Amino acid sequence: MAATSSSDDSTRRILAAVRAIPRGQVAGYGEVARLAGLPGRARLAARVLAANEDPALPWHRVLRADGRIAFPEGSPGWREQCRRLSAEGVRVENGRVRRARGPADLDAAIWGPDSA
DNA sequence: GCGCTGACGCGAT
DNA sequence: CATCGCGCCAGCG
Repeated sequence: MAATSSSDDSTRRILAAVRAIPRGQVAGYGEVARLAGLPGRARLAARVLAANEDPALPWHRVLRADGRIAFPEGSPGWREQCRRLSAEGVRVENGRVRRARGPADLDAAIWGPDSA
């Protein structure tokens, strides 16, 4: 039988987690890794996205924990992601994702503009 | 076999 | 709010 490589399996789960992100919403690399069952593997999630070739994958919904785009500002990827996010209704300012509402939502959901 | 780098995260300053 | 440093894992020279 095919020896299932853990690496491939992890990659698969991470991709699934990214695809699970609803349109108009965003998640962090660590968050995605966590949902994939791989807590602490944020870097792995980033690597998976970097190697990903699926055009249907909403990779642009994945940001850093700070809410900033992971790509260097001005980079093609940075620009693409910024553009896609704004196209989905996500407020992006200066490479920084602007979630709606004030600090009240902070405890309810770190990521989620209107989970209420 | 070893060391560096990287689409990261978080605490501390 | 910005910056620095350390930790973690995986691919590459």
